[in-house]
Amino acid sequence: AGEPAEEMGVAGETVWHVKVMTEEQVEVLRKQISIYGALCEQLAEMHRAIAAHRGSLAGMRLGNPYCDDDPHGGHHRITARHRWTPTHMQLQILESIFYQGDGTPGKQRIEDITVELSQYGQISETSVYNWFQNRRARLKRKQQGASSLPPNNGESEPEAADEESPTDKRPRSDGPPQQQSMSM
Amino acid sequence: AGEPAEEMGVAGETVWHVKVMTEEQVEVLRKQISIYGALCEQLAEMHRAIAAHRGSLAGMRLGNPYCDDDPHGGHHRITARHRWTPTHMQLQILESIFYQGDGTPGKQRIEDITVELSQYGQISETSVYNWFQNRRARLKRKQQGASSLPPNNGESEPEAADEESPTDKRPRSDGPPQQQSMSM
DNA sequence: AATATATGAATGAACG
DNA sequence: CGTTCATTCATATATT
Repeated sequence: AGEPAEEMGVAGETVWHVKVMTEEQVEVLRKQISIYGALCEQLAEMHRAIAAHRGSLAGMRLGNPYCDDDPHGGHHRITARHRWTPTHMQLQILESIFYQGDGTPGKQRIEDITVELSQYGQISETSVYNWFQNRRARLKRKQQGASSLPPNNGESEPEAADEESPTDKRPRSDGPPQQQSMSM
Repeated sequence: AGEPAEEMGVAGETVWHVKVMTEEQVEVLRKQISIYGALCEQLAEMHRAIAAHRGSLAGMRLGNPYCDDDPHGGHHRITARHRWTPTHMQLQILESIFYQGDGTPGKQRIEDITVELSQYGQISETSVYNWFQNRRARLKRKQQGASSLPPNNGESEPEAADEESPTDKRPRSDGPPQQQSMSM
């Protein structure tokens, strides 16, 4: 209840963008994430083996969310529409492969990955292909944007929305500059 | 021991090339962590299952906070992120630009607009890009829906038929979303 | 407060 | 491959 709200320090100039990391730290994090990926994969495999053997158990809970063919893996409701939605596990594996630096996977690699991911939900080679394409494209775009335009977004004017349009198209109450603060 | 101790955390002349993470980068990391959070939850549940099985099985299962309590929102959400809200001035400028017929604002144009809008509040290129994308998409959707679908569409469930589109949406791919040949 | 709507953001899929 | 479209999700705002 008694939260100090925010660091509205001086004149609303909040320094929220100060996560400083060295390149090496970022790299280490990525590597660790990759390692976690492999570990989780192995653990999932182990779990599948165990789950297959525990059929004779008593009133154990059946239908685990990570071993059955739940295509949405607890992500959202049954969005089994037209668009493929990766399972958490599938996403994890894809990210791991992506971060391992193998770059653009060939057709054979795509097939391989598809087979592997099929254990965790419905998936097609096209989806895998699209995923890698999108991933690469968006990463590139992000890096480009970051390099060409540093994140020094116009913060110079803490408040500028003081006008009121006479012919306002859409009533939108313009509140104070709610700054985005991350709590990580 | 033989720790390299490369991080001379003491305040001083730290020589490492300081790299400031952008919001997006932080977000990527947080998403990864979020994914692993979910995986760890699942693994913990697995561990509980196995442990219970080994000890006193049969009905050991109790209110598991990991799998069964949440109907559909079982996804972890660290996304305490706030989203950008355009200022009145920003909105006006955006609408003006949109009405100027520049249907497709190129990447360069996006940067330009971003710089201009930065004078009226915090904004990023991504937000501008998203704004135009959404603007176009929703305008098109409104026009489409209004022309061929009168508002007597009293359908409580916005999803009942798997048809593509009554009108001409776009010659999208047909058939099941599986087994589709790709070209690479 | 609960629900409805508006809309920023994310992303799978398609186009050129 | 880079860009764009279409759909969905999450959240801010409005309404009751």
